Amino acid sequence: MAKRFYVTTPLYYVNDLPHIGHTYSTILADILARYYRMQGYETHFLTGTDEHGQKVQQAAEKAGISPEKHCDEYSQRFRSFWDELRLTYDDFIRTTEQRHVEVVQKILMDLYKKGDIYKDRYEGLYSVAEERFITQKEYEEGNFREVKEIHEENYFFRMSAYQRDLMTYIESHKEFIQPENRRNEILGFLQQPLNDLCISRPKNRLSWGIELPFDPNYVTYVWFDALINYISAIGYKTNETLFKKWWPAVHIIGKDILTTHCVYWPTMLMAAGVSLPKTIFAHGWWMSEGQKMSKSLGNFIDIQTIREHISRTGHDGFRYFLAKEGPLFGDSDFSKERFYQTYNTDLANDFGNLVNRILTLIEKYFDGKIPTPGKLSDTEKLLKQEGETLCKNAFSLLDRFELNRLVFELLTYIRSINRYLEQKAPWKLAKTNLEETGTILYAALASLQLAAQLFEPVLPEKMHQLLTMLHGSQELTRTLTWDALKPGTLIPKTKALFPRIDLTFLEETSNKKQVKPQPNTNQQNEQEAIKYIPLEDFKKVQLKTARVLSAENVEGTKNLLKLTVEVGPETHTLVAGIAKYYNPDELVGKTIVIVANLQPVTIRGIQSMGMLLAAQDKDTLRLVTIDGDLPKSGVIIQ
RNA sequence: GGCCCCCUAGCUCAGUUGGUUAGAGCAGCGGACUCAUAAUCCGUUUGUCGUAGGUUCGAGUCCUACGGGGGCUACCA
Repeated sequence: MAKRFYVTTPLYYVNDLPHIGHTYSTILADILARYYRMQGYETHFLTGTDEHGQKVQQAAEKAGISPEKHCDEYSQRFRSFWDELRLTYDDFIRTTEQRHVEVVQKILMDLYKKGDIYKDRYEGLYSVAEERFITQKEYEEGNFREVKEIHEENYFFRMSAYQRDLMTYIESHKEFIQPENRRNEILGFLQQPLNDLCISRPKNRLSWGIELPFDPNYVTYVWFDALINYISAIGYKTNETLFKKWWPAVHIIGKDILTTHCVYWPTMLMAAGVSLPKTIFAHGWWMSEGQKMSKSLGNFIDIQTIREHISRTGHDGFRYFLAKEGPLFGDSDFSKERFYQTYNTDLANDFGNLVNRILTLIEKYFDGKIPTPGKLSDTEKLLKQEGETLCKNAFSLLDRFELNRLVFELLTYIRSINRYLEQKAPWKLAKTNLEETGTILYAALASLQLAAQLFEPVLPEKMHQLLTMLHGSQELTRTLTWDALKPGTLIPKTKALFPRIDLTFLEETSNKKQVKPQPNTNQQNEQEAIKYIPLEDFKKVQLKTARVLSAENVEGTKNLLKLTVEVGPETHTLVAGIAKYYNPDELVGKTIVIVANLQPVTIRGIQSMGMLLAAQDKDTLRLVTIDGDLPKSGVIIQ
């Protein structure tokens, strides 16, 4: 069977500004692709942009241009940045391309005919200000204005029908969702019954999308658009040979889009009768200077910041740090200090200096020509063996996505070579025994070139440069063997491979920063601020008395009661999680205290128009009532 | 509320199915060396392995409770 590797990045939303998160996913895919190519795999590396939706439509309108033009421009920002970073993607797909639209529509039609897509009434929270539906959670976070419930007809994908099969699949395929903690998360998520997925929007609200092939009044909404790129790009339904060649994929994603990729996408594929991806690997996030990245904190790592780092360390220096410290299994921190320090210690001191010292010795004692090795002693054999073991282990580490471990092992090998030189001290030996000196330098150089080959996917530019040098600028053949170098080859003299960086500029910038409050003290300030709130904040909360008119259990729940309360002239419905502590009957007639101006929420399909106050301590809960009687309800509490 | 993960040297982390004196890298300190990008090499840290119990001949490694941090999820409002 042919060895093939198909790797994808997420499709980046055109309206986003590319930052270190996008860059990490893409560089990670690039490194993997390069390693697999090196192993002789035929490799296909896909990335691209997701271009439909409300935000794009709005942004284009605002700019007074067509959405097409807007997308062209913004998509290019991603593409040209990947080119600037010299990433080796094989294909860049845009969801507005005909090749994609065609496939999306075919799949929609297939599933519609099959009965997996049906029309139903949709109820949801809609933010008029944002012009989009929001989730319950987003609503609770309270960042959206003019929220109202909307009822409209929409199309749904029968996702629930595939829940059981998906669970079985995940349980029997350990490599399907990685790392394991993400897999557990999804299995946990699937413990709850799955809802069907709303996949359409009426055109009168959203026109910038792919039209449903069976109803021209609607377009499809994110899932059936963006996710399908992974198969539309390789010819699903249009070029079956190509599709069979590449599918199934390894999807590299960030943890923020875990559910869509591990639940929505696989069920969609199941419905379409397509085998599931080989692996979905969800990496973590980059923190910045110990904090979550945010524009207001000023620690956001955007394109400009990345360029600035690269201008000092080169592309490879940047890639090295991402590979070594990247958030594969958890989150990682990108601190400037650590970044430059790692560059200096690992690349400049250990690696770059090693190259330099070997080449200087060869130049000095062998006129710059690779010496011919004599008989290898045990020390050389050991060094050789260490390199060969590394070759063997490298790829199995990659199969488990342990890139940072691999980088560490490679660096360990570089250190071994340094230690070897120290032990043998060829600069001393050269005065008495030139032949053995030659053997030593050859051994050091042989080990170095092997390490360079294994490092090449992470450090493509510098390693190419180094290997070319070691081959006397002849055409490179990478054999991944220890004794790949030809004795007698003249090595051209060059500048330092990884020049050491003077770190004084870091002190300057950090001194400036200390003037501003540090993030930590910021947090403390916030905490102190919470201890006391201004009166005006409290006045925003409208507390009122309310008389319970009726109460009943919410069907199918253990903890919820639906209360109808009289608040002055009005009657409100509330849902409260107090069924464990109160029977419905004992509540009727009681006067309680409610927060009357809380944003309504829908719980179990019932709209709750307020929150009642209660005191809870462990297993006891008592309602807040008032002392004595008031003639009426709905009294404002001051 | 439920579920999951984490808490090991100043920092970042390894520690396989429980087994002799708990490790690596970085930083710090001391030394060696001079081929080298003030580099490299060697040596160096008396760590209550979050806390308290328990199982065991024996626990960082298993169990329970608690504390702290993170994540997912819900019928918290």
